[in-house]
Amino acid sequence: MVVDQLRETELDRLFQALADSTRRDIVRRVTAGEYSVSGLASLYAMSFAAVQKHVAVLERASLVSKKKRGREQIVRGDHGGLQRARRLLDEYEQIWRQRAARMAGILAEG
Amino acid sequence: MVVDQLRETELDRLFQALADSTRRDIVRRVTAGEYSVSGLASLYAMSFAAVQKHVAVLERASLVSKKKRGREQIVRGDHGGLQRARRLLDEYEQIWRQRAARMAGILAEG
DNA sequence: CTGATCTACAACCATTTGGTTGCACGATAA
DNA sequence: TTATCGTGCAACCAAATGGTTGTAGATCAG
Repeated sequence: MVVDQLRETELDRLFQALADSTRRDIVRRVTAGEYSVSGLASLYAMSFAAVQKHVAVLERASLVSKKKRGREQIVRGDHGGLQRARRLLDEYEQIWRQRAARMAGILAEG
Repeated sequence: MVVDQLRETELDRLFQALADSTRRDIVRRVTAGEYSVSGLASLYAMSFAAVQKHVAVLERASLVSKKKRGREQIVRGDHGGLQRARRLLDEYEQIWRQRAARMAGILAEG
């Protein structure tokens, strides 16, 4: 059926990116304020390269964006990815409510 | 720091479960109606065992629950998982708004 | 009872993921 | 200029993921 290939792989990346507690923590932090990549790296018990990879994953998912400042890269939260994720869950919620309404209707008729 | 280990691994499972288009499709379908595992399996170009594994992943994430009916297992949507995922994204949204408000405040002062 | 159907699970395989170390390069500080 | 810092990337490794086939236990139909 190939529903909407682009959107689907985009959602794959989005939820995949959110499926790691270190990455969720990074999202939380850079949404509230600004951090350089090495600033983030200093927060976690893993190598700089590992954190840099996490940031790259978040960037591909549009959950985060980077901006050069001198020799640093400043990481900031990107609202776009979060909104798309929320929109999908809202859609599911909608389907759920429609089902509940349908059930209520059947009960009222019967 | 071990913030909240249980909740974190629970969220790992949740978003991991949503990070696959077949599983998102299953969630959509079983939220709207009822399907047996083999009923679901007939919809996709993969083996029964693969679909059964997908359902198991969704079940571990509390996005879906099963109920025996005769020799079939009926799969239904579980609202709990969806709600937890939405709640986290709402939380991020909240942080985002607080940041926006803080920035506005600074601008007003300055 | 016998055969077909629905489910679950184990074993296996290729690919991806999450981590590591090491190296190269541009920007900064001394 | 030279040394240091921040970053990105490649190569590597162990574990997890997403698929397969095969087997076995329940339940239903004839």
